[in-house]
Amino acid sequence: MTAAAPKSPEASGARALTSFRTIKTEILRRIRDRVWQPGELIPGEEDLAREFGCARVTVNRALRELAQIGIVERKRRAGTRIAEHPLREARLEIPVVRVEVEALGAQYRFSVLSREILAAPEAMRARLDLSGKVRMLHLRCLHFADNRPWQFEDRWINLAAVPDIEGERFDTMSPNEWLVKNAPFSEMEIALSATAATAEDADLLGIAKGDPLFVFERTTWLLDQPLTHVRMLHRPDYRMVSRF
Amino acid sequence: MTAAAPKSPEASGARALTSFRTIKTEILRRIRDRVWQPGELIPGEEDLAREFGCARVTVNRALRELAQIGIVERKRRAGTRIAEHPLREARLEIPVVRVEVEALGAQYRFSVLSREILAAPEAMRARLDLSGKVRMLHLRCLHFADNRPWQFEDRWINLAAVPDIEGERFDTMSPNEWLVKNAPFSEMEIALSATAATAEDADLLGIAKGDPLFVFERTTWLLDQPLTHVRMLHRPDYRMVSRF
DNA sequence: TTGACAATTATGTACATACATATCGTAATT
DNA sequence: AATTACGATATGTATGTACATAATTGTCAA
Repeated sequence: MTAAAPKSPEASGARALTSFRTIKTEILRRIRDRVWQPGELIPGEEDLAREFGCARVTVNRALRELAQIGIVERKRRAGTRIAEHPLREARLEIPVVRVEVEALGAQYRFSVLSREILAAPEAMRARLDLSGKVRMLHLRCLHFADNRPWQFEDRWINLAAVPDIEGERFDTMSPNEWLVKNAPFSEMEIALSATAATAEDADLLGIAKGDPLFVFERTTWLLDQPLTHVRMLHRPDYRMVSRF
Repeated sequence: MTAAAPKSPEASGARALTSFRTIKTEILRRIRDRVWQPGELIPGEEDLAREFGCARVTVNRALRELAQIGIVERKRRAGTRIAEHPLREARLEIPVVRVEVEALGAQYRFSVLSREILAAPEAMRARLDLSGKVRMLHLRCLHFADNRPWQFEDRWINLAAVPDIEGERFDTMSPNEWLVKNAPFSEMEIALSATAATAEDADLLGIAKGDPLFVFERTTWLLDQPLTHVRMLHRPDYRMVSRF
Protein backbone atom coordinates (compact mmCIF):
# COMPACT_ATOMS: atom_id res chain seq x y z
CA MET A 1 0.00 0.00 0.00
CA THR A 2 1.41 3.36 -0.92
CA ALA A 3 1.80 5.92 1.77
CA ALA A 4 -0.83 8.52 0.98
CA ALA A 5 -3.29 6.60 -1.14
CA PRO A 6 -6.30 5.42 0.88
CA LYS A 7 -7.11 1.86 0.03
CA SER A 8 -9.60 1.67 -2.79
CA PRO A 9 -12.96 0.33 -1.60
CA GLU A 10 -12.32 -3.38 -1.28
CA ALA A 11 -10.92 -3.62 -4.78
CA SER A 12 -14.20 -5.22 -5.80
CA GLY A 13 -17.17 -2.92 -6.25
CA ALA A 14 -18.73 -3.92 -2.97
CA ARG A 15 -19.50 -0.33 -2.04
CA ALA A 16 -22.68 0.96 -0.48
CA LEU A 17 -22.94 -2.00 1.81
CA THR A 18 -21.41 0.07 4.53
CA SER A 19 -23.37 3.23 4.08
CA PHE A 20 -24.36 5.01 7.25
CA ARG A 21 -27.96 4.41 6.16
CA THR A 22 -27.43 0.68 6.15
CA ILE A 23 -26.01 0.89 9.62
CA LYS A 24 -28.88 3.02 10.86
CA THR A 25 -31.36 0.53 9.46
CA GLU A 26 -29.55 -2.43 10.94
CA ILE A 27 -29.44 -0.81 14.37
CA LEU A 28 -33.14 -0.02 14.17
CA ARG A 29 -33.78 -3.63 13.23
CA ARG A 30 -31.85 -4.87 16.22
CA ILE A 31 -33.87 -2.63 18.48
CA ARG A 32 -37.11 -3.77 16.93
CA ASP A 33 -36.14 -7.43 17.23
CA ARG A 34 -35.11 -6.92 20.84
CA VAL A 35 -31.52 -7.87 20.11
CA TRP A 36 -30.69 -4.74 22.03
CA GLN A 37 -33.13 -3.87 24.78
CA PRO A 38 -34.07 -0.38 25.87
CA GLY A 39 -31.50 0.92 28.31
CA GLU A 40 -28.86 -1.47 27.08
CA LEU A 41 -25.34 -0.38 26.27
CA ILE A 42 -24.42 -1.22 22.71
CA PRO A 43 -20.91 -1.88 21.36
CA GLY A 44 -18.60 1.06 20.82
CA GLU A 45 -18.01 2.74 17.48
CA GLU A 46 -14.74 0.90 16.96
CA ASP A 47 -16.38 -2.48 17.46
CA LEU A 48 -19.32 -1.70 15.23
CA ALA A 49 -17.00 -0.34 12.57
CA ARG A 50 -15.10 -3.60 12.67
CA GLU A 51 -18.30 -5.61 12.55
CA PHE A 52 -19.76 -3.70 9.63
CA GLY A 53 -16.43 -3.44 7.91
CA CYS A 54 -16.41 0.33 7.65
CA ALA A 55 -14.70 3.36 9.10
CA ARG A 56 -15.49 4.51 12.60
CA VAL A 57 -16.65 7.86 11.25
CA THR A 58 -19.35 6.09 9.29
CA VAL A 59 -20.69 4.39 12.39
CA ASN A 60 -20.41 7.72 14.15
CA ARG A 61 -22.67 9.38 11.64
CA ALA A 62 -25.27 6.64 11.86
CA LEU A 63 -25.31 6.78 15.65
CA ARG A 64 -25.27 10.56 15.72
CA GLU A 65 -28.36 10.72 13.54
CA LEU A 66 -30.12 8.10 15.64
CA ALA A 67 -29.29 10.13 18.72
CA GLN A 68 -30.74 13.22 17.06
CA ILE A 69 -34.13 11.60 16.73
CA GLY A 70 -33.95 10.19 20.21
CA ILE A 71 -33.51 6.49 19.44
CA VAL A 72 -30.23 6.18 21.28
CA GLU A 73 -28.47 8.22 23.93
CA ARG A 74 -24.79 8.93 23.80
CA LYS A 75 -22.31 10.12 26.39
CA ARG A 76 -18.64 10.53 25.86
CA ARG A 77 -16.85 8.21 28.07
CA ALA A 78 -19.91 6.12 28.79
CA GLY A 79 -20.83 4.85 25.36
CA THR A 80 -24.10 4.56 23.49
CA ARG A 81 -27.27 3.03 24.86
CA ILE A 82 -30.73 2.39 23.52
CA ALA A 83 -33.12 5.03 24.81
CA GLU A 84 -35.09 3.76 27.77
CA HIS A 85 -38.39 5.18 26.64
CA PRO A 86 -38.47 4.97 22.89
CA LEU A 87 -39.70 8.52 22.98
CA ARG A 88 -41.60 8.57 19.75
CA GLU A 89 -41.87 11.95 18.22
CA ALA A 90 -44.97 13.11 16.55
CA ARG A 91 -44.44 15.42 13.67
CA LEU A 92 -46.71 18.38 13.70
CA GLU A 93 -46.14 20.60 10.79
CA ILE A 94 -46.49 24.28 11.32
CA PRO A 95 -49.67 25.08 9.50
CA VAL A 96 -50.55 28.15 7.56
CA VAL A 97 -54.11 28.77 8.66
CA ARG A 98 -55.25 29.49 5.15
CA VAL A 99 -53.94 26.19 3.86
CA GLU A 100 -55.46 24.34 6.78
CA VAL A 101 -58.88 25.82 6.14
CA GLU A 102 -58.73 25.35 2.41
CA ALA A 103 -57.72 21.75 2.87
CA LEU A 104 -61.14 21.21 4.41
CA GLY A 105 -62.74 22.56 1.29
CA ALA A 106 -63.85 25.71 3.04
CA GLN A 107 -63.55 29.30 1.96
CA TYR A 108 -60.80 31.14 3.83
CA ARG A 109 -60.98 34.73 4.99
CA PHE A 110 -59.30 36.70 7.73
CA SER A 111 -59.68 40.06 9.32
CA VAL A 112 -57.28 42.15 11.35
CA LEU A 113 -59.13 43.27 14.46
CA SER A 114 -56.43 45.51 15.83
CA ARG A 115 -52.92 46.59 15.04
CA GLU A 116 -50.77 48.65 17.33
CA ILE A 117 -47.13 49.31 18.00
CA LEU A 118 -46.15 49.54 21.62
CA ALA A 119 -43.48 48.78 24.12
CA ALA A 120 -43.44 45.14 25.12
CA PRO A 121 -45.43 44.57 28.27
CA GLU A 122 -43.63 42.92 31.13
CA ALA A 123 -45.25 39.52 30.63
CA MET A 124 -44.17 39.37 27.02
CA ARG A 125 -40.65 40.52 27.82
CA ALA A 126 -40.36 37.77 30.38
CA ARG A 127 -41.70 35.15 28.02
CA LEU A 128 -39.34 36.16 25.24
CA ASP A 129 -36.32 36.74 27.41
CA LEU A 130 -36.14 40.36 26.40
CA SER A 131 -34.99 43.20 28.57
CA GLY A 132 -35.19 46.95 28.25
CA LYS A 133 -37.55 48.88 26.06
CA VAL A 134 -38.62 46.84 23.07
CA ARG A 135 -40.97 48.00 20.35
CA MET A 136 -43.43 45.33 19.36
CA LEU A 137 -46.23 45.01 16.90
CA HIS A 138 -49.35 43.67 18.51
CA LEU A 139 -51.90 42.11 16.17
CA ARG A 140 -55.24 40.52 16.78
CA CYS A 141 -56.75 38.59 13.89
CA LEU A 142 -59.77 36.47 13.32
CA HIS A 143 -59.67 33.68 10.76
CA PHE A 144 -62.80 32.31 9.14
CA ALA A 145 -63.77 29.11 7.40
CA ASP A 146 -66.82 29.67 5.24
CA ASN A 147 -67.55 32.83 7.19
CA ARG A 148 -67.65 30.94 10.44
CA PRO A 149 -65.02 31.96 13.00
CA TRP A 150 -62.25 29.40 12.97
CA GLN A 151 -59.33 30.78 14.93
CA PHE A 152 -58.60 33.84 17.01
CA GLU A 153 -54.95 34.86 16.82
CA ASP A 154 -53.23 37.16 19.28
CA ARG A 155 -49.71 37.91 18.12
CA TRP A 156 -46.73 39.91 19.29
CA ILE A 157 -43.89 40.60 16.89
CA ASN A 158 -40.44 41.85 17.82
CA LEU A 159 -39.93 44.76 15.43
CA ALA A 160 -36.20 44.83 16.02
CA ALA A 161 -36.00 41.33 14.60
CA VAL A 162 -38.53 41.69 11.80
CA PRO A 163 -38.38 45.36 10.81
CA ASP A 164 -39.91 44.86 7.38
CA ILE A 165 -43.24 43.90 8.87
CA GLU A 166 -43.82 47.39 10.23
CA GLY A 167 -44.93 48.65 6.84
CA GLU A 168 -47.17 45.70 6.09
CA ARG A 169 -50.89 46.39 5.82
CA PHE A 170 -51.98 42.75 5.59
CA ASP A 171 -54.48 43.47 2.86
CA THR A 172 -54.09 40.16 1.16
CA MET A 173 -51.75 38.07 3.21
CA SER A 174 -52.26 37.25 6.88
CA PRO A 175 -49.49 37.98 9.39
CA ASN A 176 -49.17 34.25 9.84
CA GLU A 177 -48.43 33.70 6.20
CA TRP A 178 -46.26 36.78 5.89
CA LEU A 179 -44.06 35.58 8.70
CA VAL A 180 -43.81 32.06 7.37
CA LYS A 181 -42.65 33.49 4.06
CA ASN A 182 -40.34 36.17 5.35
CA ALA A 183 -39.05 35.30 8.76
CA PRO A 184 -37.08 32.08 8.96
CA PHE A 185 -36.42 30.89 12.48
CA SER A 186 -34.05 28.45 14.06
CA GLU A 187 -35.76 27.69 17.33
CA MET A 188 -39.33 27.27 18.34
CA GLU A 189 -41.36 26.47 21.39
CA ILE A 190 -44.94 25.30 21.24
CA ALA A 191 -47.39 24.82 24.05
CA LEU A 192 -50.79 23.17 23.84
CA SER A 193 -53.49 23.54 26.41
CA ALA A 194 -57.16 24.07 27.06
CA THR A 195 -58.83 27.09 28.55
CA ALA A 196 -62.28 28.53 29.13
CA ALA A 197 -63.52 31.20 26.77
CA THR A 198 -63.62 34.70 28.20
CA ALA A 199 -66.58 36.88 27.30
CA GLU A 200 -64.51 38.46 24.54
CA ASP A 201 -63.22 35.14 23.16
CA ALA A 202 -66.75 33.81 23.15
CA ASP A 203 -68.03 36.84 21.30
CA LEU A 204 -65.34 36.64 18.66
CA LEU A 205 -65.62 32.92 18.07
CA GLY A 206 -69.38 32.81 18.26
CA ILE A 207 -69.60 30.48 21.19
CA ALA A 208 -70.69 30.76 24.82
CA LYS A 209 -68.61 32.22 27.61
CA GLY A 210 -66.88 29.46 29.54
CA ASP A 211 -66.83 27.05 26.61
CA PRO A 212 -63.60 25.06 26.33
CA LEU A 213 -61.07 26.40 23.87
CA PHE A 214 -58.07 24.66 22.38
CA VAL A 215 -55.01 26.85 22.80
CA PHE A 216 -51.95 26.66 20.59
CA GLU A 217 -49.08 28.94 21.54
CA ARG A 218 -45.90 29.28 19.55
CA THR A 219 -42.78 31.32 20.05
CA THR A 220 -39.97 31.48 17.54
CA TRP A 221 -36.39 32.67 17.64
CA LEU A 222 -33.64 33.21 15.13
CA LEU A 223 -30.27 32.85 16.77
CA ASP A 224 -31.43 33.72 20.27
CA GLN A 225 -33.32 36.72 19.00
CA PRO A 226 -37.05 36.33 19.64
CA LEU A 227 -39.17 36.91 16.57
CA THR A 228 -42.77 36.40 17.52
CA HIS A 229 -45.12 34.93 20.05
CA VAL A 230 -48.59 33.90 19.03
CA ARG A 231 -51.55 32.52 20.92
CA MET A 232 -54.21 30.86 18.81
CA LEU A 233 -57.61 29.97 20.15
CA HIS A 234 -59.84 27.42 18.47
CA ARG A 235 -63.48 26.58 18.81
CA PRO A 236 -64.33 23.55 20.96
CA ASP A 237 -64.99 21.37 17.94
CA TYR A 238 -61.49 21.85 16.59
CA ARG A 239 -59.20 18.83 16.51
CA MET A 240 -55.56 18.96 15.65
CA VAL A 241 -54.69 15.65 14.05
CA SER A 242 -51.41 14.17 12.97
CA ARG A 243 -50.68 10.74 11.63
CA PHE A 244 -47.41 9.03 10.84
CA MET B 1 6.20 16.22 6.91
CA THR B 2 5.72 12.49 6.49
CA ALA B 3 3.80 11.18 3.55
CA ALA B 4 0.55 10.13 5.17
CA ALA B 5 0.32 12.84 7.79
CA PRO B 6 -2.40 15.37 6.90
CA LYS B 7 -1.17 18.89 7.30
CA SER B 8 -1.47 19.95 10.91
CA PRO B 9 -4.16 22.61 11.36
CA GLU B 10 -2.49 25.81 10.30
CA ALA B 11 0.68 25.00 12.17
CA SER B 12 -0.43 27.40 14.88
CA GLY B 13 -3.12 26.25 17.29
CA ALA B 14 -5.87 28.27 15.64
CA ARG B 15 -8.34 25.40 15.81
CA ALA B 16 -12.02 25.54 16.65
CA LEU B 17 -12.52 28.73 14.70
CA THR B 18 -13.76 26.66 11.81
CA SER B 19 -16.11 24.38 13.64
CA PHE B 20 -19.28 23.44 11.83
CA ARG B 21 -21.15 25.16 14.64
CA THR B 22 -19.42 28.43 13.92
CA ILE B 23 -20.40 28.11 10.30
CA LYS B 24 -24.01 27.31 11.15
CA THR B 25 -24.20 30.35 13.36
CA GLU B 26 -22.60 32.60 10.78
CA ILE B 27 -25.03 31.44 8.12
CA LEU B 28 -27.97 32.02 10.43
CA ARG B 29 -26.59 35.47 11.13
CA ARG B 30 -26.45 36.25 7.45
CA ILE B 31 -30.03 35.17 7.07
CA ARG B 32 -31.09 37.24 10.03
CA ASP B 33 -29.22 40.28 8.72
CA ARG B 34 -30.75 39.79 5.28
CA VAL B 35 -27.34 39.30 3.68
CA TRP B 36 -28.97 36.29 2.07
CA GLN B 37 -32.69 36.59 1.36
CA PRO B 38 -35.18 33.76 1.37
CA GLY B 39 -35.07 31.97 -1.95
CA GLU B 40 -31.57 33.15 -2.70
CA LEU B 41 -28.83 30.82 -3.88
CA ILE B 42 -25.82 30.91 -1.58
CA PRO B 43 -22.22 30.13 -2.53
CA GLY B 44 -21.20 26.53 -3.03
CA GLU B 45 -19.49 24.42 -0.42
CA GLU B 46 -16.10 24.90 -2.02
CA ASP B 47 -16.41 28.66 -1.95
CA LEU B 48 -17.62 28.76 1.63
CA ALA B 49 -14.88 26.39 2.69
CA ARG B 50 -12.35 28.72 1.13
CA GLU B 51 -13.97 31.71 2.78
CA PHE B 52 -14.07 30.17 6.22
CA GLY B 53 -10.70 28.55 5.80
CA CYS B 54 -11.87 25.04 6.46
CA ALA B 55 -12.48 21.75 4.69
CA ARG B 56 -15.48 21.33 2.42
CA VAL B 57 -16.75 18.50 4.61
CA THR B 58 -17.07 20.90 7.49
CA VAL B 59 -19.21 23.29 5.47
CA ASN B 60 -21.16 20.28 4.27
CA ARG B 61 -22.02 19.27 7.79
CA ALA B 62 -23.12 22.78 8.74
CA LEU B 63 -25.34 23.06 5.68
CA ARG B 64 -26.67 19.55 6.07
CA GLU B 65 -27.81 20.26 9.59
CA LEU B 66 -29.40 23.53 8.54
CA ALA B 67 -31.22 21.65 5.80
CA GLN B 68 -32.44 19.15 8.38
CA ILE B 69 -34.22 21.87 10.32
CA GLY B 70 -35.55 23.40 7.15
CA ILE B 71 -33.54 26.61 7.06
CA VAL B 72 -31.96 25.89 3.69
CA GLU B 73 -32.82 23.62 0.79
CA ARG B 74 -30.22 21.68 -1.08
CA LYS B 75 -30.20 19.97 -4.45
CA ARG B 76 -27.29 18.26 -6.03
CA ARG B 77 -26.44 20.04 -9.13
CA ALA B 78 -28.41 23.13 -8.21
CA GLY B 79 -26.71 24.25 -5.04
CA THR B 80 -28.02 25.50 -1.71
CA ARG B 81 -30.62 28.17 -1.23
CA ILE B 82 -32.30 29.83 1.71
CA ALA B 83 -35.67 28.18 2.16
CA GLU B 84 -38.49 30.17 0.65
CA HIS B 85 -41.16 28.77 2.92
CA PRO B 86 -39.42 27.38 5.92
CA LEU B 87 -42.18 24.81 6.29
CA ARG B 88 -41.07 23.47 9.58
CA GLU B 89 -42.15 20.34 11.28
CA ALA B 90 -42.49 20.46 15.00
CA ARG B 91 -41.49 17.35 16.82
CA LEU B 92 -43.83 16.68 19.63
CA GLU B 93 -42.56 14.01 21.91
CA ILE B 94 -44.88 11.37 23.20
CA PRO B 95 -44.53 11.35 26.94
CA VAL B 96 -44.72 8.48 29.38
CA VAL B 97 -46.93 9.85 32.14
CA ARG B 98 -44.71 8.70 34.94
CA VAL B 99 -41.63 10.32 33.44
CA GLU B 100 -43.55 13.50 32.78
CA VAL B 101 -44.73 13.73 36.36
CA GLU B 102 -41.39 12.84 37.86
CA ALA B 103 -39.69 15.43 35.68
CA LEU B 104 -41.67 18.02 37.60
CA GLY B 105 -40.23 16.73 40.82
CA ALA B 106 -43.57 15.29 41.87
CA GLN B 107 -44.38 11.89 43.28
CA TYR B 108 -46.03 9.63 40.71
CA ARG B 109 -48.81 7.20 41.47
CA PHE B 110 -51.56 5.62 39.43
CA SER B 111 -54.63 3.58 40.07
CA VAL B 112 -56.65 1.32 37.84
CA LEU B 113 -60.28 2.32 38.19
CA SER B 114 -61.73 -0.43 36.08
CA ARG B 115 -60.62 -3.35 33.99
CA GLU B 116 -62.92 -5.39 31.80
CA ILE B 117 -62.75 -7.56 28.75
CA LEU B 118 -65.55 -7.11 26.29
CA ALA B 119 -66.46 -7.07 22.67
CA ALA B 120 -65.45 -3.86 20.96
CA PRO B 121 -68.31 -1.38 20.85
CA GLU B 122 -69.32 -0.08 17.48
CA ALA B 123 -67.65 3.32 17.94
CA MET B 124 -64.32 1.76 18.75
CA ARG B 125 -64.53 -0.71 15.87
CA ALA B 126 -65.14 2.15 13.50
CA ARG B 127 -62.28 4.18 14.88
CA LEU B 128 -59.84 1.32 14.66
CA ASP B 129 -61.02 -0.01 11.33
CA LEU B 130 -62.00 -3.31 12.85
CA SER B 131 -64.87 -5.48 11.79
CA GLY B 132 -66.58 -8.48 13.33
CA LYS B 133 -66.44 -9.54 16.93
CA VAL B 134 -63.26 -8.31 18.59
CA ARG B 135 -62.26 -8.90 22.19
CA MET B 136 -60.83 -5.84 23.78
CA LEU B 137 -59.42 -4.91 27.15
CA HIS B 138 -60.97 -1.73 28.45
CA LEU B 139 -59.02 0.09 31.13
CA ARG B 140 -59.70 3.25 33.03
CA CYS B 141 -56.80 4.69 35.01
CA LEU B 142 -56.15 7.76 37.04
CA HIS B 143 -52.64 9.16 37.30
CA PHE B 144 -51.55 11.34 40.18
CA ALA B 145 -48.81 13.87 40.79
CA ASP B 146 -48.21 14.28 44.50
CA ASN B 147 -51.59 12.70 45.15
CA ARG B 148 -53.32 15.29 43.04
CA PRO B 149 -55.17 13.93 40.00
CA TRP B 150 -53.07 14.59 36.94
CA GLN B 151 -54.52 12.60 34.05
CA PHE B 152 -57.52 10.41 33.44
CA GLU B 153 -56.83 7.68 30.92
CA ASP B 154 -59.47 5.71 29.08
CA ARG B 155 -57.88 2.95 27.04
CA TRP B 156 -58.98 0.18 24.72
CA ILE B 157 -56.54 -2.56 23.82
CA ASN B 158 -56.94 -5.03 20.98
CA LEU B 159 -56.30 -8.38 22.66
CA ALA B 160 -55.74 -10.14 19.38
CA ALA B 161 -52.77 -7.87 18.77
CA VAL B 162 -51.40 -7.74 22.30
CA PRO B 163 -52.35 -11.10 23.88
CA ASP B 164 -49.73 -10.93 26.64
CA ILE B 165 -51.45 -8.01 28.29
CA GLU B 166 -54.46 -10.09 29.24
CA GLY B 167 -52.65 -11.59 32.21
CA GLU B 168 -51.20 -8.30 33.39
CA ARG B 169 -52.38 -7.03 36.76
CA PHE B 170 -50.69 -3.60 36.53
CA ASP B 171 -49.54 -3.73 40.12
CA THR B 172 -46.40 -1.77 39.55
CA MET B 173 -46.33 -0.68 35.96
CA SER B 174 -49.06 1.36 34.33
CA PRO B 175 -50.67 0.13 31.12
CA ASN B 176 -49.12 3.10 29.40
CA GLU B 177 -45.63 2.07 30.36
CA TRP B 178 -46.27 -1.61 29.82
CA LEU B 179 -47.35 -0.94 26.27
CA VAL B 180 -44.44 1.36 25.54
CA LYS B 181 -42.07 -1.36 26.69
CA ASN B 182 -43.81 -4.36 25.18
CA ALA B 183 -45.85 -3.33 22.21
CA PRO B 184 -43.85 -1.67 19.49
CA PHE B 185 -45.93 0.08 16.90
CA SER B 186 -45.29 1.27 13.41
CA GLU B 187 -48.02 3.81 12.94
CA MET B 188 -49.67 6.30 15.19
CA GLU B 189 -52.34 8.91 15.01
CA ILE B 190 -52.69 11.63 17.56
CA ALA B 191 -55.46 14.13 18.01
CA LEU B 192 -55.43 17.11 20.32
CA SER B 193 -58.49 19.02 21.36
CA ALA B 194 -60.34 20.68 24.19
CA THR B 195 -63.57 19.59 25.78
CA ALA B 196 -65.78 20.37 28.75
CA ALA B 197 -65.57 18.11 31.78
CA THR B 198 -68.54 15.83 32.31
CA ALA B 199 -69.76 15.27 35.83
CA GLU B 200 -67.72 12.09 36.01
CA ASP B 201 -64.56 13.67 34.58
CA ALA B 202 -64.89 16.51 37.03
CA ASP B 203 -65.29 14.16 39.93
CA LEU B 204 -62.26 12.12 38.98
CA LEU B 205 -59.97 15.05 38.31
CA GLY B 206 -61.16 17.10 41.21
CA ILE B 207 -62.43 20.01 39.18
CA ALA B 208 -65.82 21.48 38.39
CA LYS B 209 -68.24 20.15 35.83
CA GLY B 210 -67.89 22.08 32.60
CA ASP B 211 -64.29 23.07 33.20
CA PRO B 212 -62.13 22.93 30.08
CA LEU B 213 -60.07 19.78 29.65
CA PHE B 214 -57.13 19.18 27.41
CA VAL B 215 -57.68 15.99 25.43
CA PHE B 216 -54.92 13.91 23.98
CA GLU B 217 -56.01 10.90 21.94
CA ARG B 218 -53.65 8.39 20.47
CA THR B 219 -54.16 5.31 18.36
CA THR B 220 -51.37 2.97 17.40
CA TRP B 221 -51.01 0.22 14.84
CA LEU B 222 -48.45 -2.40 14.08
CA LEU B 223 -48.50 -3.14 10.41
CA ASP B 224 -52.18 -2.31 9.87
CA GLN B 225 -53.23 -4.16 12.98
CA PRO B 226 -54.67 -1.77 15.54
CA LEU B 227 -53.10 -2.10 18.96
CA THR B 228 -54.64 0.44 21.24
CA HIS B 229 -56.66 3.60 21.42
CA VAL B 230 -56.31 5.89 24.38
CA ARG B 231 -58.01 9.08 25.40
CA MET B 232 -56.24 11.11 28.04
CA LEU B 233 -57.87 13.99 29.85
CA HIS B 234 -55.86 16.62 31.65
CA ARG B 235 -56.75 19.27 34.18
CA PRO B 236 -57.20 22.79 32.83
CA ASP B 237 -53.84 23.95 34.11
CA TYR B 238 -51.97 21.35 32.08
CA ARG B 239 -49.69 22.54 29.29
CA MET B 240 -47.99 20.29 26.84
CA VAL B 241 -44.75 21.98 25.90
CA SER B 242 -42.13 21.17 23.35
CA ARG B 243 -39.08 23.14 22.35
CA PHE B 244 -36.55 22.59 19.60
C1' DT C 1 -13.71 7.96 54.25
C1' DT C 2 -13.20 11.42 51.25
C1' DG C 3 -11.30 14.49 48.05
C1' DA C 4 -8.08 15.67 44.41
C1' DC C 5 -5.95 14.40 40.45
C1' DA C 6 -4.28 11.69 36.74
C1' DA C 7 -4.99 7.99 33.47
C1' DT C 8 -8.10 5.93 30.48
C1' DT C 9 -11.55 5.61 27.16
C1' DA C 10 -15.55 6.41 24.15
C1' DT C 11 -17.43 9.83 21.65
C1' DG C 12 -16.88 14.40 19.02
C1' DT C 13 -14.90 16.91 15.37
C1' DA C 14 -11.66 18.41 11.64
C1' DC C 15 -9.16 17.46 7.39
C1' DA C 16 -7.44 15.68 2.80
C1' DT C 17 -8.88 12.81 -0.44
C1' DA C 18 -11.55 9.99 -3.50
C1' DC C 19 -15.40 8.59 -5.57
C1' DA C 20 -20.76 8.49 -6.03
C1' DT C 21 -24.86 10.51 -7.70
C1' DA C 22 -28.27 13.66 -9.15
C1' DT C 23 -29.29 17.12 -12.30
C1' DC C 24 -28.71 20.95 -15.37
C1' DG C 25 -27.30 22.57 -19.78
C1' DT C 26 -25.85 21.53 -24.21
C1' DA C 27 -24.78 19.09 -28.13
C1' DA C 28 -25.71 15.26 -31.06
C1' DT C 29 -29.24 12.43 -32.98
C1' DT C 30 -33.67 11.02 -34.49
C1' DA D 1 -38.72 20.06 -32.98
C1' DA D 2 -38.38 16.50 -29.88
C1' DT D 3 -35.38 13.12 -27.90
C1' DT D 4 -31.31 11.30 -26.33
C1' DA D 5 -26.60 11.34 -24.84
C1' DC D 6 -23.14 13.31 -22.47
C1' DG D 7 -20.21 16.30 -19.91
C1' DA D 8 -19.94 19.56 -16.20
C1' DT D 9 -20.97 20.60 -11.60
C1' DA D 10 -22.68 20.79 -6.81
C1' DT D 11 -23.83 18.06 -3.29
C1' DG D 12 -23.47 13.29 -0.96
C1' DT D 13 -20.76 9.90 1.28
C1' DA D 14 -16.74 6.82 2.64
C1' DT D 15 -12.04 6.46 4.50
C1' DG D 16 -7.68 7.04 7.23
C1' DT D 17 -5.89 9.99 10.27
C1' DA D 18 -5.30 13.18 14.07
C1' DC D 19 -6.54 15.51 17.87
C1' DA D 20 -10.29 17.43 21.24
C1' DT D 21 -13.29 16.72 25.04
C1' DA D 22 -16.15 14.75 28.46
C1' DA D 23 -16.72 11.35 31.87
C1' DT D 24 -15.48 7.39 34.35
C1' DT D 25 -12.22 4.94 36.96
C1' DG D 26 -8.27 4.16 39.52
C1' DT D 27 -4.71 6.01 42.61
C1' DC D 28 -2.89 8.30 46.20
C1' DA D 29 -2.87 11.39 49.86
C1' DA D 30 -5.04 14.09 53.56
